[in-house]
Amino acid sequence: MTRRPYGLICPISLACEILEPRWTIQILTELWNGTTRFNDIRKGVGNISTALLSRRLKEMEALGLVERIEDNATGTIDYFRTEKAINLEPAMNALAEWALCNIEADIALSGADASTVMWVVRRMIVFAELPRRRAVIRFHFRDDPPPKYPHYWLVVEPGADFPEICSLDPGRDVDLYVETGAVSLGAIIEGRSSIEREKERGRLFLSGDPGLARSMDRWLRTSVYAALEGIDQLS
Amino acid sequence: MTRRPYGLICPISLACEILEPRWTIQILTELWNGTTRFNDIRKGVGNISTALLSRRLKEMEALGLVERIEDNATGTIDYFRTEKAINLEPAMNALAEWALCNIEADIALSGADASTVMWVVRRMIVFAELPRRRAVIRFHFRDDPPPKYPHYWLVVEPGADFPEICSLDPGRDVDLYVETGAVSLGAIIEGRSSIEREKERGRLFLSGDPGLARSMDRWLRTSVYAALEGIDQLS
DNA sequence: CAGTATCCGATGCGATACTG
DNA sequence: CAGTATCGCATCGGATACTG
Repeated sequence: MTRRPYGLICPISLACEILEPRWTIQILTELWNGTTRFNDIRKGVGNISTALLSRRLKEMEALGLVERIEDNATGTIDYFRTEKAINLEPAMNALAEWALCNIEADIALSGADASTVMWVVRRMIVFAELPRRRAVIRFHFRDDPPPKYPHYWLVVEPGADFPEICSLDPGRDVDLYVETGAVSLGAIIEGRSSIEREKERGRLFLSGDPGLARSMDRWLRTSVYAALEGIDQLS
Repeated sequence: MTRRPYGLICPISLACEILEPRWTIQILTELWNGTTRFNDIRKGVGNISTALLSRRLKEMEALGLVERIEDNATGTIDYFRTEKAINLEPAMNALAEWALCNIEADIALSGADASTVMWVVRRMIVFAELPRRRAVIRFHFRDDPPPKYPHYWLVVEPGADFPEICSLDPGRDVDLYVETGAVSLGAIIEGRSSIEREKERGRLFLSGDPGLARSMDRWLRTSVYAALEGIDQLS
């Protein structure tokens, strides 16, 4: 980054200089979520190019935000936030709270599409709340325009320690059908709406296994910010 | 801004999309300081071009961060933060605190030069703590390399309601001589150091009127964050 | 004072291809 | 898996000149 500095005597501007370059905060958020591997970070922040991610990580390492740890035994490389980056949590929480309470839901979620929502859903699954047996949940996004892949299958296998999500029919019997829109599901996860609310408004339909349907609010976590007062609700 | 959106279901990224465009936060800070006029904002954020400031203000107005109020009587135009922008204060405070406590002072102030420091000094003057009579304080910056204008005169006139600052000799008798460096004075204002401390370390010398020298910690305010614990001190 | 209009340059960034 | 290397463009933004 040979970005021109602001050159002000002001701690906020200093923070801006460090945090403003594109993807910096998203990378930190991803590390915060526990991701440590290059390609996982890449997917997590949404298709940043390898070249740019590589550069950013180096820059962030130079700034003391990120630590790169190479495991000589396995040859793998993990990235972690430094103390300095962890200390950003209060600021990032404040930003999240601001966005949730001050930006209207429809604007906030205007960019939501099926695939990105499902990527978030994947992270929000509470595995322990899903049945021990094999179970298949199919999400159907009825958005306009229709997404490239309108269907997603969430497959729980008894042996696995995490459910699979795929956009191509795995050819299994489906236990629970979820019919919704990307914005509605996104709003539920962000805490701007709720499963109940979206069902009432006719934007979420569950059919199939009644147990799975009833426990959806347990096996699908909502954002940690969902409990905030004053979130701008999706009408 | 046709800036490519992040496209993530994440309130932090949403905040980033709104706040990351260059100068956005600096403009908000300036409005926060009470500045309302176009050219004052311009100077306050440090020579942003008129074209860009104009565009940014429009964008921020469209985003609901800024309100533009035209006084039909006088024809003047004032800008104010909206409620939405005021609600950013906790986040901006958190960022300031982070930068002060986690970024080393020498890096934080590496861009400090005499003219920008004096611009901040101007805002930090507590007029009521200066004598009622005419008084002249001369700042001499002994930086390396020497600044374009190494001297600044702060002139208090009995009638005026605010002191003048100029970089050309007004030709008055000087009451107090302040000899220092841009980094030292910047550090004092940011609360990374103190008048006492810089005097002890030989980076600040006061000579002339003993009363003015003694009261410097009253007529020169320090940042509101100066009281924070754990600020990285300028050794 | 409060901007427009224009121009141009740097570079940030994305896309793709390729490597150990 | 974890990157490098290259390319090319869009756009962001700085400088300057000009206007009501």
